[in-house]
Amino acid sequence: MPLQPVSRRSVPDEVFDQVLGEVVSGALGPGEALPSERRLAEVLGVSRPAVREALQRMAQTRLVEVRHGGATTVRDFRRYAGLDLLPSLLVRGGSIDVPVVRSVVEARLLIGPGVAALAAERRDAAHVAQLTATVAAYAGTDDPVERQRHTLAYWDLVVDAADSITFRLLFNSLSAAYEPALPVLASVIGAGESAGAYRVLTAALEEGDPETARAAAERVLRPSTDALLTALNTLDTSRESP
Amino acid sequence: MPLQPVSRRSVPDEVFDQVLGEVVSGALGPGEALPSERRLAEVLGVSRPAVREALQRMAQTRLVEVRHGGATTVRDFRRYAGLDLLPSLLVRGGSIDVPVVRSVVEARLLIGPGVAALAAERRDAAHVAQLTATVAAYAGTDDPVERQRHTLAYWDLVVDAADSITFRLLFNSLSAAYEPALPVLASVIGAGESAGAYRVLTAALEEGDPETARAAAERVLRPSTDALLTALNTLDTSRESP
DNA sequence: TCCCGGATAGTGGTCTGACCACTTGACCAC
DNA sequence: GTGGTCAAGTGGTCAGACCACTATCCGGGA
Repeated sequence: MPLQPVSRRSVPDEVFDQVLGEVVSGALGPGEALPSERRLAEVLGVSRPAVREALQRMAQTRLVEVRHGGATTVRDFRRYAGLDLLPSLLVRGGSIDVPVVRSVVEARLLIGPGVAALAAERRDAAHVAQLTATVAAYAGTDDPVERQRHTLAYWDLVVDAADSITFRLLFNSLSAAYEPALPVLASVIGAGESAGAYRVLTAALEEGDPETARAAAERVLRPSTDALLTALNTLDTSRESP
Repeated sequence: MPLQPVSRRSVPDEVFDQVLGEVVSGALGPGEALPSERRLAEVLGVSRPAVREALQRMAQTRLVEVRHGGATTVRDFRRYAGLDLLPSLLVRGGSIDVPVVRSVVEARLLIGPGVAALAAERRDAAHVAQLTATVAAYAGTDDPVERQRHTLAYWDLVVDAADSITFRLLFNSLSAAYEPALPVLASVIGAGESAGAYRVLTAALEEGDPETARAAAERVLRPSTDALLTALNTLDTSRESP
């Protein structure tokens, strides 16, 4: 059995997660006022600084608005929250949220080719070498989870080659959401992917033509996207009609 | 003169911004250890809870790693930070960072058409009506800043129509970065845009064909993107050779 | 009757000082 | 070397106090 680092959740972390849960679940709707810091501290049995830390982090995520002298109110996270909220929405309460995963998978398909096109314009020899090595590593294993880790590494390199800080941060945010769900998704994607498509994409990137790379990236992403979406659909309907 | 709300920066906000500046400017490189909380509190002349709040927010942004009992160390923000960091990178120290803006503008051009395609599949009559109204408002004003605000509102509606939580949060993050720079960018974009292109896009969305919408979105975004990129290039070179 | 003004209670903002829990590194015994 | 012990320094948490600000209510003046 693989040993894992013991998780030690701090008090403010715990408070943060609880309040965040109330907000994203809709138990506390936009405009509603939270209990006062003192009251929250009392109810949760923790000190006020602990509550403060949690609420300030909530404010930074634009989930609540705190006003000096006034009450702290809930904001509409769909309208104001940033992409960093995605992981919290994805795995709410232990299980994954199907519509959220669907949108992430769609976004991957829509954004990936664009990044590949940028990368084709700006890659250098070192990038190509690393990409080639990663494809080889991908082709060299049969473990689905391991293969998915290599695809993540591959796209990480593509983003590097694209040399865009915006896409880099975007990729980081999506990865942070993707990573925890990776074991679950790996089995679904399964045979949907092939090393061949990645080799074609790598060749296109080496070639340096943006449109070729864009098309190749689409051919890489399409099969696993379709596999995931159909799997999500059956998941959805099976839950709706038990 | 237009009155503005007085800005009341809290102590933890100030600390956060200072430490963040040190990190994103590279003054504190990845792996380096921050001074201890007590030391920071002493140096900055504030209390430890204030420092703590700031550092916890830094940790949430994945800019630093705090370890109980050990030192707090700087992480590589390019590798780990999420898209919510973008505004901080964009306007570092009062002036805007040209390469960062460039990447945002590129991303806009690469992502926009994809969102439009999604929106074409999922829009309903209410969306189309609102889009039409927004185009009319856009065409009805000559003030560049006002026009850009309508543009933002238009894309906000497109994202709504696309019905994707991922793109919604992504749009929120990009907007948060875009908004402060809007007055500056508005003058550059200037005549690059036309209500006509937006009308075509709206018609394509109403029609419901993804590929038509994608192409129309590209035609909407291309001119202003080109205008911005060339403006950024001259800005760049003029700064390099004074 | 209406409206304005100040009292007041309750909120978030900040500080102090203390103690606990953990990591690190040095030192020591085996 | 290996493992155990200990001290110093770090972050984690708490309690209580006071300040700054807002919302609300209520009484007096128009």
